[in-house]
Amino acid sequence: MTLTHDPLSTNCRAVSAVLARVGDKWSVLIVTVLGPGPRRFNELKRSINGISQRMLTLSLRGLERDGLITRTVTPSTPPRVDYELTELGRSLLKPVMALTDWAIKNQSAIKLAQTEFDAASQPDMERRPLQASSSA
Amino acid sequence: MTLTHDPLSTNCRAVSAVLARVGDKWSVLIVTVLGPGPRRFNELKRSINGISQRMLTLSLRGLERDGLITRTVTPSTPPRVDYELTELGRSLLKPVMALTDWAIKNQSAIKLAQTEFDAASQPDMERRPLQASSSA
DNA sequence: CGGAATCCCTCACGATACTG
DNA sequence: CAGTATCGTGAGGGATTCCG
Repeated sequence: MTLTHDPLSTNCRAVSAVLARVGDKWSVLIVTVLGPGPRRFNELKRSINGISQRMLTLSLRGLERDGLITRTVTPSTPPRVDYELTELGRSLLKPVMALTDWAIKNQSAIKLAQTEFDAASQPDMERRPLQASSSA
Repeated sequence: MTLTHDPLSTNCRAVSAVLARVGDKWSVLIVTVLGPGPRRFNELKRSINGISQRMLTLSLRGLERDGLITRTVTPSTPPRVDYELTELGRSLLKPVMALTDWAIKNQSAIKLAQTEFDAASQPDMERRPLQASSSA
């Protein structure tokens, strides 16, 4: 194992690549949507609020390239393209869910920490208008 | 639970924020380095090959803001600043390790899928110089 | 329907220099 | 030692248009 913390290390680069994909804004969302079963392009687009056509295409390509999903074309009119998780993709779902569970469980603690941090960083907010202003 | 796949949903935004932090190039690396115990600023900088001073500072600030690490200043000369995982930070380590384990286990499968995908995308590479060239 | 191609903008990040 | 400040680059990503 021996994570070397050296980004140039082979293991570390592989891990970083996976973490980058997980941290990608849309990929995990797509994978979770595909969890229950295959979906068509526009089904995905409608399911995921706010994604652009471009980013959906690019994200799907990346996931396909990594072997996490398959792309099946049915040459009908209109054409039909289905995306589906591979076994590898489904296996990724488990550790990802562990992480999302952690996120949901601890989101309030994080929010609180952020609020406290921001309050401490902005002591100006604490600046009460003290008596000087209305001295007249 | 009910992940809505709607980025505007409260749960989904919290999850995305955590995934973004995990997917961040340096944060997870920093957290794993801090796993065994507290470290000073330049210890971290030397431990993590390739990180710039700026990014280390920014990443540490972000982690501190999220309540994942603490920053302790010892006002000596020269000044000394120690960073240490909080309980929350340590608890994050477990699901993250699950993900990194998955990454290490499946890195070869991913590499293979990528190679095949790239080969299929570039049929030009298969272009053998066929007999025409050396017809003479 | 399911893309590919183009334009354009922002902002994340690295490099460098300065400070307490 | 442990930062902050400033600048310059370029990759990420949205909007739009065209195609089979």
